Amino acid sequence: MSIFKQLTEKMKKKQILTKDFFERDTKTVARELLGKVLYRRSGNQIYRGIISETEAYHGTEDLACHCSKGKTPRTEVMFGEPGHIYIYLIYGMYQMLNFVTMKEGFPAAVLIRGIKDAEVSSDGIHFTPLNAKTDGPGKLTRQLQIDKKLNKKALLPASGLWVADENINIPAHLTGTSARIGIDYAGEWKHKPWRFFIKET
DNA sequence: GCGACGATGGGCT
DNA sequence: GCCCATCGTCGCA
Repeated sequence: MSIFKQLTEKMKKKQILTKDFFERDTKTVARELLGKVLYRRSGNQIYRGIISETEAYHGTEDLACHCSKGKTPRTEVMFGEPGHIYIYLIYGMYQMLNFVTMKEGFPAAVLIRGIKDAEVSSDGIHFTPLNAKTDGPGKLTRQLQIDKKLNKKALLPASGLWVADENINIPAHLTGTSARIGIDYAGEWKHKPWRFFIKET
């Protein structure tokens, strides 16, 4: 079976996450993304990794969220449709990957901070193994060749980036929360436990 | 093992 | 002109 037929089957079985998954509270989406499978197709390569660390950025009141500055050319995608991709450049060299959440008009997104290598699945698709560390937001985008060309696109196989639910259940006792990283400027918002991660075992 | 720091460019004041 | 949702390297223990 061709990879395109397989992906169509996955869409039918709702294994590929679409708008309704992302059109919910940002913290809920961030927590439930743990264990979901991130796919990246670049040329004839397909990368696959289990999402292991996320952060929620929610609304204009959240001083850590870029959208607290209002609607600008950079942030307008966060005001748009859930399930779309928000990518921006930080420190002049790192691309950060986010998924837009909440219904259209409410600005929010989940930052993907880490993915883990997954075993090659038995369904016949050839996956390019992750051969470098992907345990940081800048490292994973560099490894998966994710850049601003994907900004504002939908999370779909046709875009080259999508997320699948492969029934990998991460029990609550294997997850943790903490304050978000690198936002000391955000006043009281820096303390919100809006970072979610799978604990190392 | 760990803290300090420089690289590097777009967005916003 | 200043501020970053980071990372690799360096110096010192």
